[in-house]
Amino acid sequence: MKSNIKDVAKKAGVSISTVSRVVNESKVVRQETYKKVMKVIKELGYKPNAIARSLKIKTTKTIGILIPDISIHLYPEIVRGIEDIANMYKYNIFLCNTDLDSEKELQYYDALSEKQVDGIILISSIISDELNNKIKEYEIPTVSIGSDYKEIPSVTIDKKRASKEIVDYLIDRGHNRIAIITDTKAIKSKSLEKLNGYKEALKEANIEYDERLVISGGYHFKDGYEGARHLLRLKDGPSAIFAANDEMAIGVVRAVLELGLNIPNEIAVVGFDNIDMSAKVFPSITTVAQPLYEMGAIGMRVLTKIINNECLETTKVVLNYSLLERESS
Amino acid sequence: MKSNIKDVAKKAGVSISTVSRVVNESKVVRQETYKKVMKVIKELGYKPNAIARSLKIKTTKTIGILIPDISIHLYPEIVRGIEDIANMYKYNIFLCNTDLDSEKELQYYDALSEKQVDGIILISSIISDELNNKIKEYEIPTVSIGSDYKEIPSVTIDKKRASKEIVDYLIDRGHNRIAIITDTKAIKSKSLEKLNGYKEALKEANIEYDERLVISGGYHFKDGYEGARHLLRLKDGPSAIFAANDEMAIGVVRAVLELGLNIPNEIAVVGFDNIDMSAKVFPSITTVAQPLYEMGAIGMRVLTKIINNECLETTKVVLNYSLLERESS
DNA sequence: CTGTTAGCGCATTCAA
DNA sequence: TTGAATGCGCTAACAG
Repeated sequence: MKSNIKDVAKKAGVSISTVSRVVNESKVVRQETYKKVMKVIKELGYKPNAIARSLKIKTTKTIGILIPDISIHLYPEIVRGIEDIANMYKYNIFLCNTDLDSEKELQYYDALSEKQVDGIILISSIISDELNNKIKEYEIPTVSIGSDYKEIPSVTIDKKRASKEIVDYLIDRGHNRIAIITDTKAIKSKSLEKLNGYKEALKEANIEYDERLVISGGYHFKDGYEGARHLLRLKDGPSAIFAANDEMAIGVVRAVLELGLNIPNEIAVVGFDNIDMSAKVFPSITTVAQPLYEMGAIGMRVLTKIINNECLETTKVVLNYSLLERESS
Repeated sequence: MKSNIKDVAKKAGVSISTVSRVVNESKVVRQETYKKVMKVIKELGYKPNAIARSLKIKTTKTIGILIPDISIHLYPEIVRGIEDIANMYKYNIFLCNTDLDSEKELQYYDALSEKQVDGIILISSIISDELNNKIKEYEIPTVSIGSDYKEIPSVTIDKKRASKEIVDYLIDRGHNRIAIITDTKAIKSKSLEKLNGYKEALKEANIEYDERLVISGGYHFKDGYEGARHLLRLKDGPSAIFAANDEMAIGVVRAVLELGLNIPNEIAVVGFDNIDMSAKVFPSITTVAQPLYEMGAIGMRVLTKIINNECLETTKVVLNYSLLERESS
């Protein structure tokens, strides 16, 4: 049977406060008593009840993380970064998949709040106004990773600049028919930033913006695959294709190879994100590396600081990305 | 400020028991009082404190999951399956990465126990004797996914049979120099099962077992890549390579393509697991599909049954796999 | 250095 | 149908 602090106290012939002191490594306990109590703890296999403890001290050493879908590449690495730091600080993490459904986001936010988490990390969340209100109202320390919204602390990269840079790179390599596959209908999403970076690069290079080279897809492999097939059927099609993420880029590669074209000689392909597979496939994908693990780790660090009321230099961390030139371009 | 049950009671002019009854949808409350209390709850934005509740009712609606590393392909899908079912039953999940380090496994198991989780799911755990003892001692409902150990309830697939089948398939296609890349040093791990399936298939087909065609790697891309490079340098090398997982298979593919060989004509490649990328890369990988999502979902279902003391037909669920023939063979 | 006591916020038994 | 009282297991004054 599970024993509690009382059982230990009785068996050790001390009060429960002494047991509590021993468990919490209070320095005031006499060596002798400490040992005596410890012995009983071992014998009984006593484990303190964290729930009871939390109720008393009003902190749970638990944080929640809201993520669109853990089975989408890119997120697991961020989560791993979070978890490593969380573990270091003795936090456990609740994982919640929202499928980018605001209803679910709100629901989970409530559930986490009821479970008294010490903090919450939002990953690539849409952050509806309603959610933002909750965040303010509940006063649970919250940080957003990968997307930015009003005064919520965040860690991101400058996607627009990164996109411009990778398009610049293609232009430098002599391409002037450059297609982009991204989600142009996104409202306040990152994909719009990518499209803007693309446009800016063309403008600066005096390349005419051609709507036929802009494919509005989703985010998945098949969007890249189908987008590329469409582009490759065009009369004066592109010589380079920029897919807004690596999974789509891999779809593009497949489409190109199926048509028997050579990469990068006939068609260059670049992606975004640097998911692990982008280095492993053949040809490997030139891409913008987001420091995924670091984004998670830093996000968690920021969160601990907020939780502990430490002051931070900035609540808006913008990390560096890097351009990885590989076989596909 | 966060309000509690007392605040609500006072403002509504009722006792805390009545508020509690309202919150827990007890049928005995008069309509009128119910509405009155509800109104105050809304006004105050009252959210019940799940920690206090848990302390009282001794269940937390929380489960823990121990996983080697969420950033390894294959695991996120299992986790997603777990989470969907967990969510359905109103459970939240603690995610813990163990890196297959038994020390960490034990640590996390303790932490989860202290946090009073209602159940624990082990994914591809080694399950040391020590851990097994803890599992027995703590009496926390526990199920293992992807690996099997003594009397612990589990959901798995028959890896040995699956391996035999995929090797049979290669033999049927006329291959008789078949290499395998797997972790032969594994003690009680799944890789040994795979090796055994491989051996059995050869034996049945009267193909001599050639140690030079057995590469002991780890589990990662580079193990597949390097293993294949080694194999392809052999005088009488293989005409087909069986990699014990898809990530390694993708490494094999890269090595083969780099050497300018044709897949599947000169070298056939098969993998194991059916991670999503195995269908997306070019050429796509022939593989054994483990029903990852289902394994998670079913594992969670089994767990809820154990938690609720419902009887289950069997504590050892063995799921079907399927052979997916694709471009690499 | 140690023990007594008072809650933390809630569910629940027992009376009313 | 409702309320008063008790205790879940623990921490933290406070007193000794």
